[in-house]
Amino acid sequence: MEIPSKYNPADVEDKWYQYWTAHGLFHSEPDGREPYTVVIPPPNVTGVLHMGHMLNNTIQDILTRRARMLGKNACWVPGTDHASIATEAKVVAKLRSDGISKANLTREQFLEHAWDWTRNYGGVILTQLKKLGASCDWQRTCFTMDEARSQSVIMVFIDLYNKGLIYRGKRMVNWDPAALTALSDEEVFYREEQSKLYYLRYRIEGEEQYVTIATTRPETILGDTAVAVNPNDPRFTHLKGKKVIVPLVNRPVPIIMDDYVEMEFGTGCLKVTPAHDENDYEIGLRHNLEIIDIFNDNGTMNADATMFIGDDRFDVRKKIIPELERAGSLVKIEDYTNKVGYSERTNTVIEPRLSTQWFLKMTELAKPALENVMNDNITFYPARFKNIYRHWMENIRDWCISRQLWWGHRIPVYYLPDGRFVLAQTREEAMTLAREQMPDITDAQLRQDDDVLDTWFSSWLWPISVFDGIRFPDNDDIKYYYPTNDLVTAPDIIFFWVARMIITGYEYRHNYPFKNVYFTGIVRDELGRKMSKQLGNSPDPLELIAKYGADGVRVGMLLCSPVGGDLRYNDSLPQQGAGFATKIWNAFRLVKGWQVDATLPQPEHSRLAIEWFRHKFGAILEQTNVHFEKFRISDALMGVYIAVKDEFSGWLLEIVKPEYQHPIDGKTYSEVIGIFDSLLRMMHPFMPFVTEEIWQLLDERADGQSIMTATWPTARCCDEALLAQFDDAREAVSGIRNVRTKYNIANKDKLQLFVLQGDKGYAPDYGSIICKLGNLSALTRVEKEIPDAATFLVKSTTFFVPTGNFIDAEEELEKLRKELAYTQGFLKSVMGKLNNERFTANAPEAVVTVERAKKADAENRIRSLEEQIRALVKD
RNA sequence: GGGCGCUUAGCUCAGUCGGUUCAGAGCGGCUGCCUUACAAGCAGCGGGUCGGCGGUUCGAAUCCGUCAGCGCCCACCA
Repeated sequence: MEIPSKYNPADVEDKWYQYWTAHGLFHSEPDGREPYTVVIPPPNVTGVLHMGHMLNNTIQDILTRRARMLGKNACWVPGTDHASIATEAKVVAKLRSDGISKANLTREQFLEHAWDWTRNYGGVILTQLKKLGASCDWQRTCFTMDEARSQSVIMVFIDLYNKGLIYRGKRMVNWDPAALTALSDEEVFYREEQSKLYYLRYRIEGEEQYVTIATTRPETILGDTAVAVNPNDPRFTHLKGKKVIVPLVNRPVPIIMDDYVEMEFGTGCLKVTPAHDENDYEIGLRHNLEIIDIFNDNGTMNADATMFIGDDRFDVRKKIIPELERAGSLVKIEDYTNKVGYSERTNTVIEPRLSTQWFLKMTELAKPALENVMNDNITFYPARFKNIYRHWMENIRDWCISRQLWWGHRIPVYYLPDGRFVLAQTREEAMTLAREQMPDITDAQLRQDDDVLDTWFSSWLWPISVFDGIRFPDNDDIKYYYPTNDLVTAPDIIFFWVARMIITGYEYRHNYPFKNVYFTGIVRDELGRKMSKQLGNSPDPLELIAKYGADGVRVGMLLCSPVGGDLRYNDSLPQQGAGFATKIWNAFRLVKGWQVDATLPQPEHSRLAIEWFRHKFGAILEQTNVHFEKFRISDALMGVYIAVKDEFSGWLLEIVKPEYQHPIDGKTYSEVIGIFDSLLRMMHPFMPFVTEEIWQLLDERADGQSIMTATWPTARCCDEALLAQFDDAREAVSGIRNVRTKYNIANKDKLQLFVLQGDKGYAPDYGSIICKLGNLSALTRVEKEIPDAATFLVKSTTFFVPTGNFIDAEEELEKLRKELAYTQGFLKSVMGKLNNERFTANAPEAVVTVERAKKADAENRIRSLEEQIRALVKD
């Protein structure tokens, strides 16, 4: 078999991905095994893969692949989200670029375009995930707007309505004047801005007195229906019962007293515009104020404004100032910093607006969801997100679930001509129900609600709906796969998605939707900026995969991503990952290149090294398993990285490697192959492709066999003492190498080594290994020190390497004296503790014993150093 | 305004129960090697008063207080 000298990921990755899918290795069906379930956070159907997806899905794949190897029935369900508002915005933009206006289309025509778009671009992202190696069960791919998911959403809406949790009401909502839809509170983000605070005076009716108010939004005075002051404010008690005249429109409005007004802010007088501010609305309700809505839904002024009709709100803000000045109402303008709400989607300023929407009462629903996170029935990694979650859940507000869009699940409410309505799964059903109330109703008279549901109203069902557990609560899939095990997601959707899935989990399955939630960090660029399309600072994941291989990119992403911590990405990371793949490949080439001679006996050093490695591997594997349990995936990877790069390649292979063009004994060979196999299995979840390629070449494999379904290695308990002794041997080897470096002794020149054994620091058993790696001609134990030799120390054992004439006595002497001084100082500090009665009296016995041992060691060392110095000085 | 978190080597980060596995890892840097698997390599070496200051303790990166800087979440001061 010809093994390529270079590993080229592009040559093998697609091949194995096809192999895995062709043999159905990602597919899961319920069986007798323990299930392991992950549902993907469904990316937007029209999205493309970005670095955040790469990180997130790499972690999910690692967890899934490992679970599969642990013998669990692993099922990772993929899918996409219809992303109502985002997709609709994209389709609108696309139509506009084709010269088509949404306003000129019927709902049906528009949806036709949207579905076309979805069919054309939808799922691209799933193809991209395949490049990454994602072992999703593609047969189970779901879409939040496919038939089963849509029906589930409608059923849940009807159910919650019937439970009295969904209601329709006219409320102050966040209005997006660009998308022309209401938004939930979570879809609004606040940005600090430099703006102006305008001081305006209102004349008191029938007097030549004025009150001055302060506002950041002078254009809204056109909708003012009161001026409010604090009832406890002595400055304004005389105004009680009077009216003021709103400037420009000359409308008399009452002066009202309300606790809401802060006496310290501005002038202590507040203009009240109930239609365009949530607090003003509340005040309006308390005082039964008139509500004048002055805006059209796109943010322009309507007829009720009486002025600037048709102008945009921000233009009006500029235009109204000179008008106010002319009217003598402008007192002053101050610079002011405040926070302005923006639509997360369209990036336009949100307009608080009174409108009729559908809401979901959250308080009761949230209770079990809060409790079961706080008591760790659902465990958050890292735990600090519990606090954030708790705060939100404890202050949860009703959820505005209706959107004035077309792309989404249409609200299943059907209105009769008289305003009554029925809820139904289908139009036919609705007709039947409607006839019960109005026997002669015609189909044309029954009108379905025009609005669609918030996207998250479908994704909050995801862990249930992908197994069709809403429609068929007793089906085999949902019973087997639910609850799922781990959810891997970004913290920015903790409220949008995670919290709400937990709510539906308890509401519809009486159990949590997932046991663990792993929050990834945010991928940033080298400057610490969030990667974003606008900044153009995000590399194209597919280009990275093409350049470094999927394995390289996966490893690169993980090497620096602590749980919940942000990661700074740069190209050296996948480079390192790709380098690691190459390292593994080269180790494989070495092993596979050996000639095997079955008649050769196994050398002592090989036998010892393999025994040692088994223990080392066990220790690392155990540690890796612990890391996995704590979701410390980066640490788990680092363990594997060290195991392969340092322990296996750097030490084991160097020891067992036969001399050039010499054959290796059969026993060592087969044992090394076995070890390699274990290492590959341990690496596989991180680097699925290169491990599969090598695993297939390492031994004869039947068609359909895959490392994917091989078993995760098991750790034998390891002998700590043995590992410690081997470390001493390694230190001795390092000591010899140091001597070589220091005295410029070539590697091929054999050296002699003498050992003056102390009570620690030398394991005679490993002499054969020291000989091999140190390239020694002899290793001799002695009873006293060897003159004219370089020395080094491992614990209390001294090693001597005769170096002939290479020694520089002066330099050596200086070094010894330096060490002597250091050790004496150390001894002094130890003695300080031991002579301190409070220490010996209060510290635990074990600690005192340790200090005593330190003292003895230091004294020994000082004696030894003094002798060496004497010997040198004598010369 | 409230809450949470962070600050350890040039960079990214570990550091559990306060004490010999406490000052660590990877990357980078420096030096020397093209030593026959691998220069995507090997060998070796530096590098941090653990953000500042106090306190508790026989003993503090670790516990407490405080100050500074950074980040995140939430919140109706116009």
